[in-house]
Amino acid sequence: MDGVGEDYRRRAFAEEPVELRRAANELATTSTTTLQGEAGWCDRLYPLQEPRTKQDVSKAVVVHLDLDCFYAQVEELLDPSLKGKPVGVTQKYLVVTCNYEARKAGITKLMNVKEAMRKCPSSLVLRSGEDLTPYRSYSRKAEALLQKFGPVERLGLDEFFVDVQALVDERLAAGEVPQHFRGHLVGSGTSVRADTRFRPQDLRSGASSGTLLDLNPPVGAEATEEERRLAVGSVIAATARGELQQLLGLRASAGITVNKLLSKLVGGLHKPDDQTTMLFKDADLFTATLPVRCIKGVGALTEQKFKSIGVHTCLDLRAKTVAEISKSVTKGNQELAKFFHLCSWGIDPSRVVPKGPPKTVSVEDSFKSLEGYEATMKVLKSVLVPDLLTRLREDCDQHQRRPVTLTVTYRTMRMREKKHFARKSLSCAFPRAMDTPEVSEACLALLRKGLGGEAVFAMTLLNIGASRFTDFKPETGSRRPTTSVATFKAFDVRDGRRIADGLTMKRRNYGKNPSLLLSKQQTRTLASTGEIPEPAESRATPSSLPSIQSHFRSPGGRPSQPAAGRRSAEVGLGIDMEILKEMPEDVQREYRNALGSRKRAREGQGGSIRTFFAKK
DNA sequence: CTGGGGTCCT
DNA sequence: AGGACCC
Repeated sequence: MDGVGEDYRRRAFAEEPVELRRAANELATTSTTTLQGEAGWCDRLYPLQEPRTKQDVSKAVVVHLDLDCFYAQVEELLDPSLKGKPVGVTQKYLVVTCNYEARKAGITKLMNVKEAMRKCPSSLVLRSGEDLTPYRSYSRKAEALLQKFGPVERLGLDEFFVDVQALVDERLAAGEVPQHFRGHLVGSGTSVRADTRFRPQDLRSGASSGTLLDLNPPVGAEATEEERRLAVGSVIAATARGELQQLLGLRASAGITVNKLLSKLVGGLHKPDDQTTMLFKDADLFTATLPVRCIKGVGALTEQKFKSIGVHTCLDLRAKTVAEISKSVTKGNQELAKFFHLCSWGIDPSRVVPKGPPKTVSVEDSFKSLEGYEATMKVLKSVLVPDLLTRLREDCDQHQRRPVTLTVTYRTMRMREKKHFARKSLSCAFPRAMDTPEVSEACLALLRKGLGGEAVFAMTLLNIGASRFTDFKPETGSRRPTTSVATFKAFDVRDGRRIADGLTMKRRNYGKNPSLLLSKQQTRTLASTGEIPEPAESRATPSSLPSIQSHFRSPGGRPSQPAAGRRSAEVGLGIDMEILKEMPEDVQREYRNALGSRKRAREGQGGSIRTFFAKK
């Protein structure tokens, strides 16, 4: 059993190196390269002169799935009238993602709202994506759907690795070898370029040399085992993408290779709504010209360190020894150095590891300026704490656990001046009574401690999180665990109204919640026939799509609304209007403006957000 | 005018 | 508790 908190790299090297070590020994004996000193086995494994073109662990077949411009797709599902229009999803001043119509106009991910509106002055429709609830919901459904193809590892809300090796073995044993690869196959000798404008990990298929990528190439009679395995993998990926589309209305791109690194990289070659396969023999040339930034775990800082020793591309990296990398780049972490070194040949020994339930649950909001304890407390009480408790209630229903630790993280204007990303965090025991007053008070106590005597301050960011979960013990005597009483107080609903002091709420059985899992009908049909049970249109409309919120009615009986409606009606994101009235003028204005612009945006007057920004 | 989340390591 | 990294 894999320890959840264990580092995948360490695990990979600790548990899976048998084949690699055998390969290392084999190569070490045949290599013409002189072995030097105490260099690790990795140094001998892939000498620059003799890059390996086969991987002994290549029985693996890994599919990487990436939901195309995910937030924008979900917005289109919530509001089908958006289809065909350029759509941008905003968080504060940023367009965090946009659909492909918007990209045609030159809008990119993480572009400033102002700039986006300049690029696309008339037709751009903006939607607020600050509330991640609908995205979480779709993401979980996608993950649930993918489970049947093999173990799934999620990366963020929109990316999944699926280990389909067992399924491939099954189909090969049954003699099911397709006549063609589905989608594209990276041709021999193809090199690619990284998208250096934004994320070097994002590759484009503007092949600068070598053969172009083939579409649906045949699987010959004399195909190698790897070709047959990956051909089956490409069929599985196509099926998975088809089901995401048909059952959830989500388009995805996929990469199919022998490991996570390569699958993710080739998956970006044909986007959106398409897939790419690559044989390991082509990984050598494929990775050679890529910037080291393409390797997972190499961020801005590590990239700079690599540059300082003259390493820009994977080819440069191959020429270094693990000892050098360990000394100059990874602060003596040899395992990590080895990992980077292997990756420079397209070899990634890490496995697909399902991550299990989240280890932290947190909510945050950022502000231009939130001054003083009073305003801070009101935001906590009316927005952040109720939101966190709502999330924790769902979490408890799904995982029968409660948090042990409460953490408050914040940033003030003063910290921002020094270092933009600087944050301060403090934790304490999570209050036993999981209600808004208790948790808010605990947050405030932490803030006072963190701020010391500082009486005048301006928050620019507030985050509260729950972590270190422990098994939740239902009250004894309850014969039906699914209706046992939770420690959540009933007045902790999003609108912050105190309904019934001390009254407790019944837990719901999330195992039957269709917003989190495929319906039984869907699962049955999928499992038995592999047929598509229902067209996406009948299922993915806002009215027929149950949101998580619809299962948490307010105890006062106010019916919850579909996601789209909820998000406009309760904006201010659950702010109680009476509490809002007590807030400082500028804070009131900020929330009212946000409320107004979102409401108008939901009503189809997307341009209204302009007035919000124009005023500021 | 740089989101709102997450993971893991030190 | 903070930092680097991921989306």
